[in-house]
Amino acid sequence: MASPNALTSQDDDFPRWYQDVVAKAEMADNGPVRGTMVIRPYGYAIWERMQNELDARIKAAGAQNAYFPLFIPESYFAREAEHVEGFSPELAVVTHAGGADLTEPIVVRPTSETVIGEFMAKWVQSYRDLPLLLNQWANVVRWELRPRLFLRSSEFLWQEGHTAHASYEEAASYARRIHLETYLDFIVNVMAVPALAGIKPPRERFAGAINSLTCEAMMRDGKALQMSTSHELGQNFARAFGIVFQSEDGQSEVCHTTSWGASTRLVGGLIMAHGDDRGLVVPPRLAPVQAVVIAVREDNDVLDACGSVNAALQRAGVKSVIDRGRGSFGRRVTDWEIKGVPLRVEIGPRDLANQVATIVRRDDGAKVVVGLNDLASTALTLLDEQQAQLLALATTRRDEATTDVETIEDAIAAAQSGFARIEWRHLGESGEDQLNEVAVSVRCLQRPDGTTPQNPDEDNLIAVVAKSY
RNA sequence: CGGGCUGUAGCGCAGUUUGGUUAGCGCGCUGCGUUCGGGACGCAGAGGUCCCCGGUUCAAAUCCGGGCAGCCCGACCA
Repeated sequence: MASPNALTSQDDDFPRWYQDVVAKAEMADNGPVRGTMVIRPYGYAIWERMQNELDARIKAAGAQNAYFPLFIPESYFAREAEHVEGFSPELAVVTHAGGADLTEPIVVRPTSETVIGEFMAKWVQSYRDLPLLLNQWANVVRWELRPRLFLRSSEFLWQEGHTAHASYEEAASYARRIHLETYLDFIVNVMAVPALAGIKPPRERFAGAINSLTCEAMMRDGKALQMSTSHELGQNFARAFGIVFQSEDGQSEVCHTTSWGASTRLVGGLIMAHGDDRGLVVPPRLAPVQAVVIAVREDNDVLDACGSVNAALQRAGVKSVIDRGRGSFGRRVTDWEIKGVPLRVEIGPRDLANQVATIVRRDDGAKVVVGLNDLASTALTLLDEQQAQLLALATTRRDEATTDVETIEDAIAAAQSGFARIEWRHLGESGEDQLNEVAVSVRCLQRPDGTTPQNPDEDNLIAVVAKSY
């Protein structure tokens, strides 16, 4: 196969490669205000697929969608000490509106714990109102000095779930349920990314949380990316906002709340987890376009065959499109490859003469010649195989770039090109300081069997250590 | 906040040192034709507030003064 040089190669310059993919796959542009992002139709189609999959899982977990305002009174943030301290550097604040200075500044939401807390307090009266399970799809603003499209932008899109429960145990188990059944399931089984599920060490927790659960994925350059977070907020916000309920025996009790989110950063994770030197690679179950049908030569006969092949694929449930009338064959091939579409169906005069078509897989470039009658069923099989193959390959890459170590020095060395696993009790505050000094951090704590601990004080926990985005 | 750099077509840039006719190149874009099994080619076109304001001059993208915007590094923050 000829090697295209449409993109900078990953080995030459990984950040440049990332920018090239975002631009050439037509996913996003920089907005006019530094740090803002214009999400283009193809990038947004991928985000919509993520939304659909996540929304279905969120609803299956019993949460309902609602919407809370973009503008939040500044005084709300002051009510929870750690929260305000954690967020104040990145807040955008409106001080002037309607032609006049405002008496109280208004914060553009960086997250909605505070407003939602205020209304939960209003809505929750009795134990019969619990659990209260809410979610919203929204944009948030966190002012960023070093923006990167999808990974870190001053405005981004996400969902944020907020729940209130009667007991610590209920809240903790709901946060864990979202962590595993919504996020980890989506990331592994749809995105085909073998993320590690664990909890954050205390210093990496969300501002105001008592425990933060995280899914951490390895990118192809060996760095970690946090794909989702789920927080146990304890009674911190419930106390600050007066979320109290009357229990069955008539006592007044303070709720236990959770919050959890996943953002357009997932799109960045998708790019860096699977992408190769030919561009993006989108797993079939996530792909907004699963197959593209291309006429090698745009004769009427060939175009007719493309039309019926496309129709057959769609009837079989494959998200298929035809690309025609748009430049040379080679150009179209390259363009769809950069976009990461899982299957490319090529039909030319030679194929047509034999009543066959050529199917090319995006992941390994393998070509299969299939009879036109069998094409749809073969395509379905190839999509399934590719989904499994992507997860298997990413898992192998992750494991090969993960090293068990016993000293901090070895951890730092291993973190230059991947993940290091070290016993949590070997680190401590000073160990984390040493890591942080060289831009390495504890990404998550796991049990030895890879499951998610209840808290950082469990015995025998493993710290996964890496550089991160 | 400190230091450095940049602003010229949609994008990337040259031209500015040494002022001079119609501001140029690559990619992209439009039309026509030939092509088409891994980023095609030819011909013909469209597209400009040379960041802004002022000054010097017969003449300013180019020189002078002021302003604005952006980028990089550092600091700050996490």
